[in-house]
Amino acid sequence: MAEKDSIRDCIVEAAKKRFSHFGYGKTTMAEVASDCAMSPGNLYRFFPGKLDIAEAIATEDYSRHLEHLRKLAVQPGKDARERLHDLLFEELRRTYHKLEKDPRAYEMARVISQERPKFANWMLENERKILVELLDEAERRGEFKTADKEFTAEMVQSATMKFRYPQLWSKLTLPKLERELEGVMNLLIDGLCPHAAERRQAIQAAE
Amino acid sequence: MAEKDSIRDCIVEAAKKRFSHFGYGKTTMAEVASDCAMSPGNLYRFFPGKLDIAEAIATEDYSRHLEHLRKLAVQPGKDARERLHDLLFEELRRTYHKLEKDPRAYEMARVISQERPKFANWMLENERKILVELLDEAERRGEFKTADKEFTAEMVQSATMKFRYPQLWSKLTLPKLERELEGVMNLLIDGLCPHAAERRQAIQAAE
DNA sequence: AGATTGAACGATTTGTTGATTATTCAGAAA
DNA sequence: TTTCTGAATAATCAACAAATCGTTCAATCT
Repeated sequence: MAEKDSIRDCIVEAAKKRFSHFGYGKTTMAEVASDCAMSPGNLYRFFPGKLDIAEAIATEDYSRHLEHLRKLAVQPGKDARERLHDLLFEELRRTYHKLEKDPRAYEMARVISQERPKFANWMLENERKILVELLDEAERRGEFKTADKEFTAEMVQSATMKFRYPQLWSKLTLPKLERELEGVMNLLIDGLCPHAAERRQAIQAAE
Repeated sequence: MAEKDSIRDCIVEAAKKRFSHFGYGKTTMAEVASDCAMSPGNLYRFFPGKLDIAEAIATEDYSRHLEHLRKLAVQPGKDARERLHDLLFEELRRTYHKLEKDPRAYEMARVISQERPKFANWMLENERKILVELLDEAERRGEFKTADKEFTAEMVQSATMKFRYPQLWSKLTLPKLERELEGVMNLLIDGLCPHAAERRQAIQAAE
């Protein structure tokens, strides 16, 4: 079985190289197979299809990212607002960076979420769990107060949806997107209610 | 000049019928021209191109919608929360309805915002103006309090972006979308801050 | 003159063909 | 038996041709 795993790894590694070099579309199964010194047909004993290889790669990469997010969500020295800020900004920056600097990775992400909506959904769920952790901790410290944290996390994701879909960015620069995310976040935290605004002003005056 | 206008109207009417019957793509300029008993070439004395006819139709229709929205935004008997609710829900329902019941109109809207980003932008601006009116009136009554209303309106639009793009709905039903919009709206109004939540509870207890 | 036409032009779309490629599976190799 | 191969298959893609359609404009009409 260890043998099987190492062959699997070989396939993933070869595909990773090819995908990031030539792109998902321009990589053929025959090429990946020959990189691992096997026939194309044999690949299918290890993966159901080409897309599943891409998914394995994406999952691995995304898991690392998720760990990073989790750390941001529970930073000890920062208050809930700052932690939420770090979390949301990190996601925006990652997406923007992939789009700008790594078109191959972006192509892969696009194909996967197109063909496998379940995968995109799984990512959202994972991030929602982290948001719930953040909200839990924030309530414990008396910073935020929400009735249903699972639902609230869903609403935060809904309200920041725009920052996850480059198609909606219409050539906005990263600084502009960041300013906008900052604004939405402040609205989500403080709301439109007067006392929140007063509190915000009091804090700013104190600084 | 009155003559010119009536010819223009004839073109718009003919195109409106054809577009809503067969769709924008399946309607030819020659057909519209023959409906108005003129040659295709003559159309171009009244409109720069096919897309401009569609834009004229969309503008007319959208202006009516905008008037409706404006009324909702300033309803005398309702508080700011209710008026914002009515405004956002009306837009969601209109979009959903177009998508479900009127694929021709949806096709037209899609083509226009694709080919004429300026037009989509103009619509957003108009709705933003209405939002600003709403925020102004709300501040006057001491309901909401925001520093920069233009910016706040932009942020409200940003946070409710998801409900404007059916591509992001992934087969969600209207009731589910409405529940989600309701949640986002509550978050925007009350925020995550504790006093807002307390106030909400106090109000609910009083009812 | 100004208004209108409709043939001509070029861009876009549609349809078709051939090649490429993902996937399968009967059989060979281990 | 289990593991693997590679030719066969079917789906997808690319390239090209044909047709369609938006748009223009020289010629015609009023």
